[in-house]
Amino acid sequence: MKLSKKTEYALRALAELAMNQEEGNLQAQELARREKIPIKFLEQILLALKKAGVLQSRRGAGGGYLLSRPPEQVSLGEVVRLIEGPLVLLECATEEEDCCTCEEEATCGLRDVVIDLRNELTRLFDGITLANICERTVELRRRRDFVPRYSI
Amino acid sequence: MKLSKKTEYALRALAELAMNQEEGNLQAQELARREKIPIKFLEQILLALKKAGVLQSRRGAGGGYLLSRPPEQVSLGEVVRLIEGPLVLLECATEEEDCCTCEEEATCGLRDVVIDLRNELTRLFDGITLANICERTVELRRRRDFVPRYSI
DNA sequence: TTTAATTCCTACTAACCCGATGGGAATTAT
DNA sequence: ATAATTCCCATCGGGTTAGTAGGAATTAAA
Repeated sequence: MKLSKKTEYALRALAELAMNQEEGNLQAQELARREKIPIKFLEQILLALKKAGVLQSRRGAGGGYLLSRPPEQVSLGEVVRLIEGPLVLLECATEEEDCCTCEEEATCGLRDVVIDLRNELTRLFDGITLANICERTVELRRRRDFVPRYSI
Repeated sequence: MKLSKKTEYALRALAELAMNQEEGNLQAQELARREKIPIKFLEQILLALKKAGVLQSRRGAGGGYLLSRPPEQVSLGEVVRLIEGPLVLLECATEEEDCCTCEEEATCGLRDVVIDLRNELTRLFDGITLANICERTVELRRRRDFVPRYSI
């Protein structure tokens, strides 16, 4: 069930980019430093994200990466599917047709349940965007920085 | 995100046992045959399920396995956690304390979101039981067998 | 126009995990 | 006794993960 390091790094890098959109493009090196990700590994990931249309890049000196869409339009689900593959728990629930190993695939309750779960997972993961993650970060920082008067 | 074969086999075997409680105990061999699971692999799985208290077993000739609880009391979540480990997407969301690699773990929005997701997943997975899977199977079979009059 | 900085691309690799397989020992019914 | 069955442990091939490495292509700046 756990996400791969690759997906985690992708999400961290994207969150960092989303939090710093005003800076324009950020370089792989800078992203790697801030999020403590091995640089060469991160390069591969950013490249994949670019090819998938999530990022834009500028090559050469002073180059870097930036989101190709506003953070509200990049969902957790998109990123996870991109790297981990389809959001499905069992092979037999990928397509709606014969792929079950059970005697009577048409009457497999497990498959039926897992198809429902797939839909729930999709709803959950697609409902969370980079913008949401940023909001959370901002809110957490606000709470940390807030010192109630009476405690001074 | 996909469940391992081990978990899939566990769920299939448990579903089969749940569907056939009246038969008393079922043997590994029979379960393997019905669900097309490699027998020796299944043995390991059944043993793990037994040690976890999900199954009971009888050794020797005429032995076999049976659920140690009614199907309503065995959840998908329990089985998945048992084999796959905790239902968590990122390491940093396992415990509530410092395990994040980000600069300021206390203000990591991603971690915050993933903790919420963990709770949602737990709710989802623990809400589905072997009984539910059986119900689905029964319902699917009923629909298959139902032939409307006017179509004859 | 050279140089430095950066992305892009491909190949490789060590370690780990998954999905088994195999050989018995222990236990139980007949 | 014998046969059937669970229990237990060791092993293993192949695939995946998490990188590492090297350099080509591109761009900005000197």
